Amino acid sequence: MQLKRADIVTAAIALLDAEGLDGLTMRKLGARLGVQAGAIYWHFKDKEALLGAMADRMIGESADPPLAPGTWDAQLTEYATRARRALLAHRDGARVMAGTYVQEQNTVHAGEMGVRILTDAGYPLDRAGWVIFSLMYYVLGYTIEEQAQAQAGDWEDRGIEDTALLSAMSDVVRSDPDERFAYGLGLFMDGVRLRLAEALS
Amino acid sequence: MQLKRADIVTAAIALLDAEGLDGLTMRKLGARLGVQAGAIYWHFKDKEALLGAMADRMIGESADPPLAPGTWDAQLTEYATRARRALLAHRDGARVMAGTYVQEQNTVHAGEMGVRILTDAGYPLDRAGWVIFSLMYYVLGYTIEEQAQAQAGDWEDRGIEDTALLSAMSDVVRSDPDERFAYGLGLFMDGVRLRLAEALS
DNA sequence: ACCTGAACACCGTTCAAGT
DNA sequence: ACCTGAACACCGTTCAAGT
Repeated sequence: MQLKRADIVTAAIALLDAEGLDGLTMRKLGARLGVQAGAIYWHFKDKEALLGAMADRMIGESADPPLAPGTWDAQLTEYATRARRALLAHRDGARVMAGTYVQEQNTVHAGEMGVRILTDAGYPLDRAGWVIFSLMYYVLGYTIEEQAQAQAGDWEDRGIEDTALLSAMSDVVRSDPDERFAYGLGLFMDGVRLRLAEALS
Repeated sequence: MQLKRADIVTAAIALLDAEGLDGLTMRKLGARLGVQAGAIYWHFKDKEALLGAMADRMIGESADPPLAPGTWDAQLTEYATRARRALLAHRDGARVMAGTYVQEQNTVHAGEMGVRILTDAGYPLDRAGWVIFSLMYYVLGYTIEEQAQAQAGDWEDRGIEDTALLSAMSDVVRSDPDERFAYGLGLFMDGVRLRLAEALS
């Protein structure tokens, strides 16, 4: 059977899950596909292009089922939550996404979908994109750290003077991830709500 | 003269600026310092530890002068803006920060400083850390993309159906970076403002 | 058109040995 | 304590040659 782009991406994500981003090498990927590493270069310009396709696949996996009808803020919350889940679904998923400037189908469509949630609610078209991008930055940053924490140590014992402030900082990463994600998302949503009310008045 | 950790970090950042993150290798760094690559491993456990120290140095560079007195929201805006500037100041600065789970002095102190801005204004201590982390995720995500855009192509000509939504997406990355950064930051600040008012009432 | 084999030009990291 | 020299075990990428 001949190698297809889609199969390479599937195998690459499986390899990512098994060995992490540092273990994702073209040689190991070739071995999984039963070809030489060089063969992959006939299908992808370079490793970065492959990583871009992997990121786009991950985003695509979170696209269906279509968002349930509802208020714009319920939809946007679900939208952001799905993006987080999509990145958490694969080892180092957030780092893969952050490391590549993705401009592929699923990613673009996901962006358009977000913009539509807002414009349907009456948000100005020329600012809806700004909101969606900002939201994605939050989601990306959050999940990068969430996945990094697994293999990181604690915040204490760093020879830094212990204060109420420091313990407030170290408590952050020990809090419930879902709850904390929702909290930051809520800050954001409040801002969107205010601007929407302004635009509609 | 003997090698000091601080000198290694300084040289590493200079090399980063000159060649980018992909060009930052232990051998080239050694050459800049006039030592073998292996010598660096006496001072840093591995490359990741060095990258962490580099990230911490960058954060440190944005710490002074102390924030001017003023309202909490003016201070927090300045705080976030400085963080962005700190990452933009060095090539691939945001990617360096994102790639390492930094828990060093300057970074911790910067975090504490952010928390203090909020708690001084009356924000609950156990939520101030959540706010500051969320803010940093936004800043990090924003600057990662900002620095990635330099070497990326356009959003058009990808064989995707051209719609008003798509052009809204592609307009985003063409907008004024400072203005768009401030806009997303503003969404966030509104949420903080609302919760602060709640806490004070 | 699609892949192999083999090479090129590198990497990060380790470690005996030197000073 | 701090660094050299040299090796180990890899990398991403290219490209003539095969089918």
